[in-house]
Amino acid sequence: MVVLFKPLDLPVNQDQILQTLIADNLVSDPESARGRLLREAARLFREKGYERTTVRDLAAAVGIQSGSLFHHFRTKEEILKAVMVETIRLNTAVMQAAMEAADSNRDKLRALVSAELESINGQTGEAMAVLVFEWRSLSEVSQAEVLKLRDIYEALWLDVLGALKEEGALVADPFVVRRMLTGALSWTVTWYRPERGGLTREGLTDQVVAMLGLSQP
Amino acid sequence: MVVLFKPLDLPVNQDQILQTLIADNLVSDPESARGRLLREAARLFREKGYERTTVRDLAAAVGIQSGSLFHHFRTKEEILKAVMVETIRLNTAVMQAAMEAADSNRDKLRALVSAELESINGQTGEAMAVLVFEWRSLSEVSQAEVLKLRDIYEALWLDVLGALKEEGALVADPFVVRRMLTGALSWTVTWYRPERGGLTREGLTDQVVAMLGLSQP
DNA sequence: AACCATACCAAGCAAGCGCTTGGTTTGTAA
DNA sequence: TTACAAACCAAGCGCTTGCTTGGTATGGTT
Repeated sequence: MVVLFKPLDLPVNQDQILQTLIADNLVSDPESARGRLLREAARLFREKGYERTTVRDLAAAVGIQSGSLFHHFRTKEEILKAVMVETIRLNTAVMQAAMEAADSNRDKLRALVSAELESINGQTGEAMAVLVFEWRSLSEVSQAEVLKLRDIYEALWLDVLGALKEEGALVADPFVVRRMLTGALSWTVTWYRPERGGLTREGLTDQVVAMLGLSQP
Repeated sequence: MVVLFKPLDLPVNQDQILQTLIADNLVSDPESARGRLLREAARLFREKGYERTTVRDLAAAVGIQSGSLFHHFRTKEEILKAVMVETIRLNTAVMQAAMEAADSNRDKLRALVSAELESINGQTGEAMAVLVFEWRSLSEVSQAEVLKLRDIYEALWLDVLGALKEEGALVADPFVVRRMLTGALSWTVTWYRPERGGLTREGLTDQVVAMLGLSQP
């Protein structure tokens, strides 16, 4: 496979993780018909919103007829759900790897912040935005399913924050901190433009971690 | 007018501000037909999203026929825009008053955080959520109009944060901090439930301000 | 050569949508 | 009482939507 973009400065090989997940059938190959559709769907859902994106829009984006979509997915909602599920799977795996590469809890937190910023502003950014802003477009049943996957993801954060609290490095409540961070980091998608120069992702990570005011061990 | 809810522990009389704005025709009287519709619209838009809320839903919520809506508003989008515009106007006025009541820049920041938490989680909470999550449902023209109003609101924040930076109390960049706060505070709408006990709004405000790590003057 | 699953097209249906229309009720003021 | 505007109803138009249907290429397997 050809690497189409610059390698990240994360301590993990994102592409290798992706290949593993593809092999396990947990996410679609971006080069397959299904994968291409999901990428275009994420782009359109982010750009116009789920409801304003028609199945005709989706079909046109990958160059087929609207009816042909339903050969790959049974409903339009299933497409939205697939975008969300595969994104969570990929990002959970990346986060897990990033954390395992870190030694101290401090470094683990830094790795989580950095990885989440990359999730939100990098390749999977469009899908992450969909995850935040199109949540209510899922049926309640689908919401519950996706929520289960998110819980695994959230547990990673709470483990590290909880450990930092026990160490005495963190004063505030881990749950509150995680929720504040969720909001603050998600929101970067609306304003943070690293490619325009200025703040790098590492710089932004520094500011975020500094903002938490971890006291010295 | 009857006060339907407990007075707030804000250093300003929110109801008095509301009356002034109604008199100036800047926001609708909540007891008028228009005002009631806007409140129900905010509720429904928040609950189901703008696109999934039909004009028939809106009409039913106030007990009229769908066609009769268009006696009050020319389009469905105009309803969404009105919800947003009136909410910004009210909250800008409340914030301005809260700030004027504070002396130091520290206190002003605290007042802003507290007031924004109240905006998001109090009476105007549903409308504030609409402002965040239904942004893209506005036409580009309307977006630009609403953005102008938001700029006034944002200037309040940046003034205070900029002053704190000059004082040396704030280390991070005011723009970055404001954006982080926007995300973190907005996100509270998805999880913060003060009525269930636990964290009070004052307590949450403390945690937020503490999180910024303002150094002593 | 025969078969068959996969991937697609062309056409269109039923339902729901925002909004319009023509007419009726209601409140207010001369 | 008359006059008139604001508020509303009943009906439905025209369009778009998600999705279905019946049929057709394509490529691999036997």
